[in-house]
Amino acid sequence: MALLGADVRLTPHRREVFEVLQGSTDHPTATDIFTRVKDRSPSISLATVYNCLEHLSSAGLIKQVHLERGQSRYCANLHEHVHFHCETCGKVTDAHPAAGFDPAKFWNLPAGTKITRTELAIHGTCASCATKG
Amino acid sequence: MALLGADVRLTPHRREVFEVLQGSTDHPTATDIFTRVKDRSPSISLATVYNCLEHLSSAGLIKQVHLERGQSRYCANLHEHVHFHCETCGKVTDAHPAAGFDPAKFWNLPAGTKITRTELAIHGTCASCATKG
DNA sequence: TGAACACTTTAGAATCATTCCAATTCTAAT
DNA sequence: ATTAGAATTGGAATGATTCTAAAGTGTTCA
Repeated sequence: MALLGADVRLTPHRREVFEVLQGSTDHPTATDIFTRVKDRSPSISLATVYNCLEHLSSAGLIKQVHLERGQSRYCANLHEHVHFHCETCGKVTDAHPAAGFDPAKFWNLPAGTKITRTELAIHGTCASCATKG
Repeated sequence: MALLGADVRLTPHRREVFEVLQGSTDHPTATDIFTRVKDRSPSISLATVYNCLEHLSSAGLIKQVHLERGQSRYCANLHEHVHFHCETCGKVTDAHPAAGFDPAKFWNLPAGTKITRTELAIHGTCASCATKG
């Protein structure tokens, strides 16, 4: 399977990791994914999960997300989107653009800079936590 | 010293950590800061540097930045800005807005969501690395 | 078919960043 | 000066991730 120039041989483990991530909307961490994949393939090791995530993300099939100190999270949503992180309950949700929009245009980057990707993280309180508080 | 609602007693160590960070434009990590502060105060410990950074950032005097897996970086630039991260040389530079811009307006967040801060990271190749490559 | 080779997977060890802890020192206000 | 609360320390502990060496799984093609 090829995408964005890089190849990944889609071994059973890699496929499972990918499928588990595609079936998750909560931006799981590597250990979350490990736990979920283990239900189907009890023999898989955490090292393999890391390895699979590494290969899948360098092939562009998934994305790594870094929102806070601690564990990386992963995301199989390849559409243009940003991440909303609730500082109260910790949940991370995707938000999609209201209109086609290139954030890079709004910032003065030095001439000659090449952009490969942008990551926008919005931190705050989600509607549900805001109501309770 | 008070700002944004929180207080910090500005002890000598905290002041030094803050000054070192203010004098740095390279978004140093905690150990980078530890090394630099050690030149002036050889007895300071890494735990104290972490402690100072924690207090300074919860008081709103500095910001933590999470761009990639691994160490957190810190930044004393409180003006509205985004971070450009060169994937080739690893340098992180600030970019300031071309025009007043509220990223939150462009994304469909659920009604009732409260935003406390946004962090935009732009990854790519800096002009200097792009020329060499 | 099967020898050779490359890639994948594994468990556990190692590393690295960060946090915790208990003891000590400092500061500010009685 | 005394005392309480906060700051600082070094080292231990934790947690996430990466490394390593060995074993497994194909795949190629003579």
